[in-house]
Amino acid sequence: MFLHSQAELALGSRFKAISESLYAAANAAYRDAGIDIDAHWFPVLRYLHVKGPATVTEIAAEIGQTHPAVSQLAARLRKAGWITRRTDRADARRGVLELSAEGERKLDTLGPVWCAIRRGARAAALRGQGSLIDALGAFERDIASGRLAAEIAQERARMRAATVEIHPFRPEWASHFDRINTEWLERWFAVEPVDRAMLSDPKAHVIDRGGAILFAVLDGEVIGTCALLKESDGVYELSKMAVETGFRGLGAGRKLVEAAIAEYERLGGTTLFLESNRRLAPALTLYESVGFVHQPAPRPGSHYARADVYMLFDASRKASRRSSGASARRLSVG
Amino acid sequence: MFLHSQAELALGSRFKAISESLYAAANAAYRDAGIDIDAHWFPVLRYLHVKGPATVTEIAAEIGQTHPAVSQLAARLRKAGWITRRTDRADARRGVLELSAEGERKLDTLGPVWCAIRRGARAAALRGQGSLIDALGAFERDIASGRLAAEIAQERARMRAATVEIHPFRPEWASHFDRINTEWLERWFAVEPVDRAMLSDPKAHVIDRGGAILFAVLDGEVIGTCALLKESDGVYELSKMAVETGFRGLGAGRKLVEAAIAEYERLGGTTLFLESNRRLAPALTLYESVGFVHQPAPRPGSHYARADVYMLFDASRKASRRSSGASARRLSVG
DNA sequence: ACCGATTACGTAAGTGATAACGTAATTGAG
DNA sequence: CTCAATTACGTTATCACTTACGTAATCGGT
Repeated sequence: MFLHSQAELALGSRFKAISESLYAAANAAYRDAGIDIDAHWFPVLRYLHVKGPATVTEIAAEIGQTHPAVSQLAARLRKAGWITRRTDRADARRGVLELSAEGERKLDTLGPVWCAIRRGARAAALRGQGSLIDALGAFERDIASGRLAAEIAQERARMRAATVEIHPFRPEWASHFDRINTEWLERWFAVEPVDRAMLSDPKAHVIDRGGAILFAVLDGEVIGTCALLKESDGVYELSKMAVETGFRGLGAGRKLVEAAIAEYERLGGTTLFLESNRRLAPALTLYESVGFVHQPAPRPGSHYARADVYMLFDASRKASRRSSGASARRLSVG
Repeated sequence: MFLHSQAELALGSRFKAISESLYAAANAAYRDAGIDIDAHWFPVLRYLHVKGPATVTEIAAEIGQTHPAVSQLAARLRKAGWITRRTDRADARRGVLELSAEGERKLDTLGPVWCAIRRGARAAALRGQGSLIDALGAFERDIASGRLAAEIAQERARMRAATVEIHPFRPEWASHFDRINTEWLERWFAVEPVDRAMLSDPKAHVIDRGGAILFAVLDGEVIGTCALLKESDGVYELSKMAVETGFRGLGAGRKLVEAAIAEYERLGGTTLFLESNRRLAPALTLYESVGFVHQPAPRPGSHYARADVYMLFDASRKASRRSSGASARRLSVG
């Protein structure tokens, strides 16, 4: 093609063409997954999904576009039922955009699709080594030949066939422990100093003190975490139970809690408690279903400012049914 | 920025943003050069400039866009006076787009600007090494920090300050000899077997047979070539005189021919001739001005099918004025 | 408490592209 | 020679954004 002979001079056109190919590849994956979503919506929806309700200008700044672009996109998303808009009580100029329940529910299950797209793109991007120009050429060839699309489809199939596995702590997963927990803490509350310490050095703060950390893994991808903290001899705390946004509904939360209880029993614990918050309703429902019982809050000597729920594990109420699979009810972090 | 934390997932958006930054950087360089041209026009204009008149669909295919895009762009370029359109005599469906004389003239001097953009972009692109993702990050940083724009501006200044120098043959420049000559041969005539042989191995076909090749160089960039072929003892042929599209008006053509004549005299030549074509009027004017005299064509035993002009050098008519500088009249290939 | 500056964000108009469609000219199989 | 298929390319509608501008709400200095 003539353009390629112009090398760096036509870079603008080449980048634009690649951009459009990538949108098309992502759209193909969404279509394949049966979700009516456009790749252009991703930045806004993903932002609302990860960060929670936000204003137009805030989103615009974070995704690097102008506010009219977000404003117009928001109008379309509102019409399509993905988001709602309410006016900020404190500042009537600001409109707060929020995912609709329906929208939230859909995005909660999109994780595997996003993961497939990310892996496909990463594979193609890694193939081209060297300078940007060389890497770009290889990337373009992968797109043109359909290799990128094929790889994304293949990853989709892998993710769909995979089941959630629970694995014990590995040092190389420490960053995932931090990332996944920081995500929901920042969204729902704030990262408190006691959180920061544990998340930045989980081995020292959990493992080395006689506790355990469990990871939920889907096809090699860490999608959830749960910590069992040793409070004193025989007394353990269930903490840092989190499933990554986008990977809900796969039963990861239940598997994590059940594995944590099993570990607690293996360690010969006598008391297992947890602290949480009323706003995390799906998580509370999960805790109740596996045998946790509500206690008057706050727990004496609670670690967390955000805790307004205190539960104790009662082994006799432990659900006897086996660990749930694909039919598990939707879960949330806690 | 939130988008960057999404890595490969938001690649589409990132490529688009880079594309727009590159267009903006190129436009800044054009504005700086005082030329009213938009970077989006580049692929079409450059194609017409290098390849000559072409149809809408031909251009669309070569620059990787749809024909309506080219059609609409052509309408705008026509309105702005850059191009004209005439209907193909052989096929009335086809509209042949052609640069206007005014447009051609402007593009003929844009080489240094393009060169500056290319060098700036190349420098930024080379800085980011490793996988495409890493290289992309470095490239984005260069764009955001203004380093790319600064580099282009700096290269512009260098190119503007530079003067054309004539250098003898270097093996590493053989590809330029091929590229620059192939460009005009393909545009005006066709590459004949005798051309192909000489262009693909200039050392064997020119240097080793007692001839010479000269290069016009502007700030390290090869922008023109000229060959002096040894026909027999004392008899030499001036050939392959070409200046790259975009670098006209810098006096490179005149400097090349004058240097070739000097080399011919240094070698003690007794006869210097050349073959050319009537369509290459600017080149013929140049040849006349340095002392070449028209002879009846074709020359007995001519190498080329395209030759309909045959000239002999007459040392007594050699222009006495010194090698022209910036004030030189516009030249063309021949 | 006031008023100019700033901020939030919607609307309008324009741009650069695309997909979809229509029409006229040309090609080629029978 | 005829007619269906193909080709060239213009037109229309649409999209995803931009710049420019307007309006209302809020902030902040006096």
